[in-house]
Amino acid sequence: MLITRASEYAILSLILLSSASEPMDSETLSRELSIPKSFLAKILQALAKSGVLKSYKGAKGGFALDKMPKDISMLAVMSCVEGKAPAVFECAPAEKSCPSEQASVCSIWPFLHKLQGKIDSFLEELTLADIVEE
Amino acid sequence: MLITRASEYAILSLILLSSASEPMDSETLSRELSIPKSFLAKILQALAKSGVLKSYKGAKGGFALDKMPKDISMLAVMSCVEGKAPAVFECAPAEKSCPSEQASVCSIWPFLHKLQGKIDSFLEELTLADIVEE
DNA sequence: CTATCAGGAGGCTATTATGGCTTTAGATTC
DNA sequence: GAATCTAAAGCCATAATAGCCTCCTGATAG
Repeated sequence: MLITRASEYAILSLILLSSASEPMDSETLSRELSIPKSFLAKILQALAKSGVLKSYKGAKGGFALDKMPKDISMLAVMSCVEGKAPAVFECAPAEKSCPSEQASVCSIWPFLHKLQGKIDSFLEELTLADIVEE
Repeated sequence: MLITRASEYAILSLILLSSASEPMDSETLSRELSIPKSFLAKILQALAKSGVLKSYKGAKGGFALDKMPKDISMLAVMSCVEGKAPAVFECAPAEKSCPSEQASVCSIWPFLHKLQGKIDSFLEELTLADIVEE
């Protein structure tokens, strides 16, 4: 799994941004959410890089959603903020990535992969719209 | 959220233990799963304390499931291993626990709580049986 | 009873996550 | 163009996690 505070902060920001009509700067976001600004800035940058947010420099700049809430899945948010998709275990997503040569690890791989699939579809289907819309 | 390696290791161990007919010692488990033994021991101890596993000391001792796989939810596993239930944000589970006095944080609390509920039910319904049984 | 096996508990170190700070670059306003 | 605003990007410090090692305690086998 390996889900950290970065994902928490990302979700909080997205909820707040989804109801904003114009870009919010990181200063405002960090104050409103009581989140450390310098850390939040990096998270917002990651979200912008992956296309979830759009960033605007200069006066009246800030961050705004660049997709519809229904097109922003929790899986995508976590993937870009954490740097990789949340994995139950490193070898769970793809058989080839299993780093172990031990037979017993590979014997449980099908179960891990099954679990990973269930979590992935849940996080994929869970979008920002499910949270902020009625 | 804040899910760490401890949960990963717990799940791996439970999958392996669910197909074992007798207790497995932490030495064996760590070798089979390529997981550091000393860290794994603490995780297994936590699972034993919460009643998911039962521990047996002495020769032929080790750890074994103390519940049916269908009665072991991922939420319970994570809760006991992480020390607390996985929370989207500290104030998400209960309104009273919201540490902030800022109005805007409380304005998004309903959304956080909604998200938390969706995640909780998913993890509650997802049991070891869903992973290891057909 | 004794030797051995395995869990329980604690301290210590390395790695990673978190957060702070400064500089640079791009955009806006006047 | 100058001043100002804000994101982008880097480096550094601290805090939390992951992992290692040792000793202690309880249980079993002989």
